[in-house]
Amino acid sequence: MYGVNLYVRRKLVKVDMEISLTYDAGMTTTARAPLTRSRIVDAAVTFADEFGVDALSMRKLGAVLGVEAMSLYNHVDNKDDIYDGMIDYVFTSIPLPDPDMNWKDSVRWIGTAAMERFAQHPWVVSLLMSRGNFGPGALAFMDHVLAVFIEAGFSDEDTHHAWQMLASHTMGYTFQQATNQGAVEEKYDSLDAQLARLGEHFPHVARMAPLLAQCEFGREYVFGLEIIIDGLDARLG
Amino acid sequence: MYGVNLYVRRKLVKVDMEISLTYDAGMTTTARAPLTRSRIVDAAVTFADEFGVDALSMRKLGAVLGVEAMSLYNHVDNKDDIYDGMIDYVFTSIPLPDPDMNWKDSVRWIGTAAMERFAQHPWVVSLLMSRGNFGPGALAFMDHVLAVFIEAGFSDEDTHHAWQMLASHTMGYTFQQATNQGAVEEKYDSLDAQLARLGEHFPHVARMAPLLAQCEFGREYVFGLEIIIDGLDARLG
DNA sequence: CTTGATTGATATACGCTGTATGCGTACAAT
DNA sequence: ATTGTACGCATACAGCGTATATCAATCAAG
Repeated sequence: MYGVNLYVRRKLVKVDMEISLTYDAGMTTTARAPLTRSRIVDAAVTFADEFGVDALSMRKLGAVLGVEAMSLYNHVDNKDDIYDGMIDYVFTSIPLPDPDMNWKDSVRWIGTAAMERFAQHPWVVSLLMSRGNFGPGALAFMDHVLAVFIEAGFSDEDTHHAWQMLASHTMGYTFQQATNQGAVEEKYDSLDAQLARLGEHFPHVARMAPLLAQCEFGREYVFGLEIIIDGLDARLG
Repeated sequence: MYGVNLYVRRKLVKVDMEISLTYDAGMTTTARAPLTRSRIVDAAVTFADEFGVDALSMRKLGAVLGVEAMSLYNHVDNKDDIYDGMIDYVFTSIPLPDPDMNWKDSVRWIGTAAMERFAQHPWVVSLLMSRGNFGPGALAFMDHVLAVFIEAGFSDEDTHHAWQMLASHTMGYTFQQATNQGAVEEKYDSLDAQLARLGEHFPHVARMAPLLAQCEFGREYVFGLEIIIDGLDARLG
């Protein structure tokens, strides 16, 4: 048993984990699985899912893998490299639509699938924001999306427009979803009191707050997606 | 003269600054301007504009203000509080349209004005992403935008949709603008070589890359904005 | 089978971070 | 004149990313 203290958002979370470092008496080989970049990235993803990406550190990640922090550097350039791997991990996990699907359905599929994955790993968006890096997984995803528009007959310029709109819409909604979760979770106790105080200075916000708090982001996302699809369709005809 | 070593993105930047701490011989009072939360936030904003938000630390910020790091805590809860202040600073600086303006022009105004401010302080979006906090400045901005839609005759639900779309679109484009700047700046030397290698695996990306690199984000943003406005207008009629 | 090279885990250390704590001084109120 | 409060400062601590050096295990070549 190996204890690690994780300070997560000012709350101490004690994590005890079993280390698989079992020196079978007399044996000279260690029984633990070999360290690889992919294993490191996987561990980082599940760690970030559980404790948030801010709580991720090389030492904690090493502890999770039953290894010292510096051992990670034999398989990974640095922490940013791990971040890049995490981003790529998520992009690679987005299921892509059947190539025969018409472009509108393809866009619907891709958008909602990406939204789902991003929602599952809320840290991707903020990671993307601060890193601004496109690894092979993200590039493959982007390539597929661009292909959909190009093969639908869009001009290069309009394909570009379409990509940017789709990307903005998807990332923006993912962000709002993440934000909203946090806001509701954090202030749920005194919500009524806060609403009252809010209404004094920001009446329109207060009026919208209940709608915002209970909104179903999947539906919201699709609403905007349809407007975008319609707008793009008008460019085709 | 007071020397501070700032490690900014692994490059040592030496900052020499005049400290106004002048003990006039015999006098007991210090001559420097009093520290306030607003002065701290202002300094943080200009620092982040120059060196990036990641390079911001309490000690450096103190040095800029001619003060020790811990002195800041007399006026600010913690570093997150400073971040919140920075976000609010930007939102407060967005110029709002004339209340008599029709809703479409108001949206155009607000959108482009916000885009401009965000582009001026590229760190806001990533800060918003990781903090997900709405301070008074952001709330006032939001209130004004919601008022535009409500007074234009949108239902509460559609107002909500409109806000979410506008916010997503704006933040998404700001992000892409920031990302693109970084990407171009970083890899400019070997761009052709990279493009060739790119084309092998990601033909569509390679085809779009020049368009993406030279794109004018202001125009791009407005293109999408018009689609959104049209889509929302259809809900009104 | 021995030897030399290579691989990868570890230990230590450095400079940096946010911030808790305690101290001292300056000014306002009594 | 005294006391309370505000605020700048110095010190200290735990944690961070990671450079460097060391050491054990694996494997190729003789």
